[in-house]
Amino acid sequence: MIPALSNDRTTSSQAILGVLSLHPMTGYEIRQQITRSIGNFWTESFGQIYPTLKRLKQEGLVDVAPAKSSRKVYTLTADGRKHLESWLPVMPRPRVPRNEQLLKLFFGALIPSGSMRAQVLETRKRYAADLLRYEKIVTDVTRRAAGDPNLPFWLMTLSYGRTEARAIVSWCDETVAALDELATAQVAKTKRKKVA
Amino acid sequence: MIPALSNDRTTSSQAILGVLSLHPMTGYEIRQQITRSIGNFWTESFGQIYPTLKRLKQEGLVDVAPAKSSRKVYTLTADGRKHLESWLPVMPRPRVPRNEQLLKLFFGALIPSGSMRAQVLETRKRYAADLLRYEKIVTDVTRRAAGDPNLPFWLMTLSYGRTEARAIVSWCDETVAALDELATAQVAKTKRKKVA
DNA sequence: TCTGTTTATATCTGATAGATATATCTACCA
DNA sequence: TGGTAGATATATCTATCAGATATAAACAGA
Repeated sequence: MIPALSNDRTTSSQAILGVLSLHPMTGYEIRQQITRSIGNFWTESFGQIYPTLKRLKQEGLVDVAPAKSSRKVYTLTADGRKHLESWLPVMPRPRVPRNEQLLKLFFGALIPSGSMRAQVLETRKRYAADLLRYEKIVTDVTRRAAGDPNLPFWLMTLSYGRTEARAIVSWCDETVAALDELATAQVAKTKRKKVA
Repeated sequence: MIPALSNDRTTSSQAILGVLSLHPMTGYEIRQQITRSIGNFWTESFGQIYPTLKRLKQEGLVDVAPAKSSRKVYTLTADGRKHLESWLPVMPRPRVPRNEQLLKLFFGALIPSGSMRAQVLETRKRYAADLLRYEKIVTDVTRRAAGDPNLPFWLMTLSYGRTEARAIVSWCDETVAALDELATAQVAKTKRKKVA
């Protein structure tokens, strides 16, 4: 048996080490930080954060310091940083994300085209709003984090969000048009039948 | 307590009912069908399929007929079809998919920019290949499913894949350029320091 | 002092991905 | 005829994960 590269920790633990690389935090703050900074492409729940912190402590990748009342502040250790740095360059294996919208659309012939149309329009609305939100974050973060070596990388992830949102908005427009065309074609067919 | 809309079955079960709407199948064939037809935006493992089929049988949404040897062929019942049709029009709630590539890029300042560059190039390669694959599927399925009322919907999901893949490819190009610029800027800085 | 909100830690359940165990069937070759 | 590799098929196990919930301290305002 060839031993695996021992890079077999959960991605949850890597995300936690990542935000701790910014500065020490409590578990609660880690959750907040993740939601605020990488919440557009990552999520962690308390159900993952607290058990993972316990494990990371055992492995010596983080340190804990009790603070006021029951607060526990977690700090990245040198080992933790080393671990994080060895994980970052590894190409992540591709995963197929589940897209419930597409799943429904795939079976769209089973229901009247109007309700699929409404769904796609709702999706368009959502991504159009995301697009505006991203633009705003770009100006905000560029000002607030000016000079920060992280800034260029944060802007790259924001650019991903904008590019993807723009693409989905244009797909929605195209799809609504296709659904409309389908509906009129069906009406025409019914009419021909009636005439005949 | 307001009773929920009782649309609380797992999305796995909906996906299974969906493929069974095409024609009766065994659990093994359901897996194959899902991989082949909706595998670009959905996955199901045997660990979900077999227990779910058992539950769907209990609920009367599918029927089972023993076939040759140990094969069990599952059929969608009228109730099952009705259930599927009531689920399709419901707008899915948005979920944040985990994107490990972006997670790594977000913390990219911790490592030499070269390894992030390699990763982004690898991603580009993958989506460029996907794009070609989708084009091929479009021509294939248009021929094979000509006249099928499902065809327009299948083409819409394929169009999503193509639009997204094109967007990601162009983001990769932009990001590689940004990483290169960052690298040369850093070299220039180091040189200035040396001179001083 | 009461009351609602925020902060904070922790756990539970059900859903899911991925791996594995087991057996049968089938096509092909020796 | 026998053997075997690969495909077919059912089933289960573990670790992970999302989302909800339990609990309580700190705090701000009425």
